[in-house]
Amino acid sequence: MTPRRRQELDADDLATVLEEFIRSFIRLPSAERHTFTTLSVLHTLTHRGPMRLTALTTTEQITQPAVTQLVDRLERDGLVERRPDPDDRRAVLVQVTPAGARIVHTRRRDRVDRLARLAETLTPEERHAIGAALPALARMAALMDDER
Amino acid sequence: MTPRRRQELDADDLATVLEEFIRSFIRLPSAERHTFTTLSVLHTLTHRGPMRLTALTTTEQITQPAVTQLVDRLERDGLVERRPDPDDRRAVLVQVTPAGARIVHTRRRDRVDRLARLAETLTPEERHAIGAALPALARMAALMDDER
DNA sequence: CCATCTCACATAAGCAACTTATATAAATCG
DNA sequence: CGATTTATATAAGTTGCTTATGTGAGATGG
Repeated sequence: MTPRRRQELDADDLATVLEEFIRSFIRLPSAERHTFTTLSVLHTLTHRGPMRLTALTTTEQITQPAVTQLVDRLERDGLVERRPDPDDRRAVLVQVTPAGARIVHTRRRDRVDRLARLAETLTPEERHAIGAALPALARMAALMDDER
Repeated sequence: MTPRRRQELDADDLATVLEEFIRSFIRLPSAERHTFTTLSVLHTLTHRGPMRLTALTTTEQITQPAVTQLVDRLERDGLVERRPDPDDRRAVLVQVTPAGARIVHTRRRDRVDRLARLAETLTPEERHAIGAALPALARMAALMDDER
């Protein structure tokens, strides 16, 4: 791709870059065999704390029975736990176990290591440019998430 | 004159930002119901041109029978075409049809629109910072892809 | 050349993870 | 308190992957 020389942000170029990263990230070979949805649920629970099943259906964009079954599998494998909601006896709170959190953290460390290693091959100017853009990118990602 | 700020790139922050974008991007509701692998194959074929089935197994990280079956479905739906390889009568070249390319382009336009809309809510400084980082990010993504 | 090995793809059978439809039990509401 | 809504579970079917194996074309060594 050839980014245009211009001060304003070109959404087209940004989309291209993000797509490349996404494809590379997702295809990263991981030792543990988990589906994307599984990893996403573990990630969500790790970062947001215990949640209801119904809350997960909206964050993960899958149906409620799919979440029930997914949590069944995760619970069977010792990665999450079901806990009664003290405020509502219909509801269940899903919570990651230390084993589940370890998977999330391991994957993350792999990614960070990989990125850090790649960053070393960049020029100082390139590293600086990316570093300077991170707060703005973070804000943009947060806005994107809020839209749903 | 201003001394160059040697602001190092924090791989941890970069990983966080990328993860957020990935999750938001992937969960974007798309009118057409296609799996991630399907979209990825269409994307690859659109950008790289006709490819062999075996070449797709490596880019998509799925087994050869899975590619055969996926191409069967895509061909049935008119999104790709099988074509004999003139140089090797064992081989098949898979090629996107206009209908397949349209799906890729529509999805891309949705993403670009969404990013452009979000960018409008950023400050000019933030937009500038992201724009300035794009070439470096693109190079990084390319390096990442080469590693496989 | 020709037997054999390798390569590119297809087929078969099984399984995992999703879907829609429906059931159950608790909470809310008029 | 009966009716409705809400949170989750269960059932049955479908999809898209997996491993194992088959088939025909290209490469290779005696």
